Amino acid sequence: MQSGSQKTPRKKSPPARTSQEIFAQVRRDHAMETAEDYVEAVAKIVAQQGTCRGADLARHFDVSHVTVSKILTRLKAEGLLRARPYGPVELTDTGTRLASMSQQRHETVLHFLLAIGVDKETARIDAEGIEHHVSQATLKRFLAFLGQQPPPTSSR
Amino acid sequence: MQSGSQKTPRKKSPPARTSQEIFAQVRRDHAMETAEDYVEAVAKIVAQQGTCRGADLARHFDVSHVTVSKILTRLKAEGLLRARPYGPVELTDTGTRLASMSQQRHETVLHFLLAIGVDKETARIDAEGIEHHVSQATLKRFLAFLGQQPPPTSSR
DNA sequence: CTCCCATTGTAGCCATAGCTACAATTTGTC
DNA sequence: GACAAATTGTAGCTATGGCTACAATGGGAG
Repeated sequence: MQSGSQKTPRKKSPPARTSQEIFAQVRRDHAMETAEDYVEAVAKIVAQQGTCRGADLARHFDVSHVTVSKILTRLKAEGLLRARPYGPVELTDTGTRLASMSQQRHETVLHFLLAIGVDKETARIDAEGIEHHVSQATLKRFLAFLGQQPPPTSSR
Repeated sequence: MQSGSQKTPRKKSPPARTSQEIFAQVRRDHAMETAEDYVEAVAKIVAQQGTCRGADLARHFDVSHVTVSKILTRLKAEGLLRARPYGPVELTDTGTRLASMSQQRHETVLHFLLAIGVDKETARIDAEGIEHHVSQATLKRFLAFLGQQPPPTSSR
C-alpha cells in the first residue's frame, strides 16, 4: 500500500479526504471482508453443530476445500482462529469478537434494508455485500432509523 | 468462477437462495467493481479535462501506472473502453452506459446516506464501498425514500 | 534539432482467492 | 483390525490487482 503523498500538492487543507485516500480505504476494507465472512460463518456453524470443520465452510461458501484451507491458513496466522491439522476450526478471542461485531452489523444492515421496504430475498443478498462497507457512523444512523439504541456489543 | 453445481444436491427447491448462491453473487459483484470504478473515473476525468490519460487514473486511485495499464487491458478486452498505445483512454458506448448507471447509483447511495443523517465525509467514504452492492430493487427503495421517481435513464 | 521529462509499455515479482488432481489422514462400518 | 468414505493437506495452475525496475515513446523547451 502506498502512502500517496509525493505527487499530491494538497491544495485542500480542509478535513476532506482525497479520492486516493477513499479508494485506499475501500481496498483495505476488501482485505477484511474474507476474514469477517469466515469468522461469522465459523461462529454460526459452531452455534448450529457444536464444531466447525473445513468441509462445512467449503459447503457454506460453495468453494473447494482447498480454497478454505488456504484462507484458514492466513486467518490462523492473523490470530483470528486456530485449528490443529485435520482438526476442527475454533475461533480465538479476537476471532470471536470480530464475529460478534460482524454478525451484529450484518443483522443491523439486514433489518434496515427490510425496514425501508426491500423484499426479504433482495435484502439477504444485498446485506451480504453491503455489510462490510458500513462504517460505525453509518451503522449508528441505521440503528437510529430502526428506533433502537446501540446494542450492548453482543446482544444477539 | 465456478458454476457450483456438482456437489450441491439441491435439496431445496423453494425460491429462497442458498447461502452458496448468495456468496457466489457477491463474488460476481466483486468482479465488476473495478470495471465500474474505472469507467466512472474515466467519465469524470473526461468531463473535467477533456481527455483521460492512464496517468490521470493512476493519480485518481493512487496506484501505479502499471496497475492501471493492466486493468485497462482487461477492460479493453471486455469492450468497455478503447485506447491506442500511448494514447488517451476513451469509453465505448457500453462503457459510457455503464459509467452513467454507476454514477447515478453512486449519487443515489450518497444522497440516501446523507438523507438518513450520515455526515458528509463518512457518506462519501461509505458510498464508495456500498454502491457496488446495491441491487436495482434496493436502489428503488433508496429513491423512494428520497421522494424521487426513478430517473428516466434506467427505469428498470 | 536535440534533449529532457512525463507518460506508457514490458518484465517479473507478491498476495489473495479460485480451481483440479493426487496424497495423506481420520473416522466409521463391518 | 481392515477397508471404505469423508476430510484435510499438498502441488501446481489461473486470474485479479498490487508493486519496482527498466525500456520505449512522445511532447515541449531550449
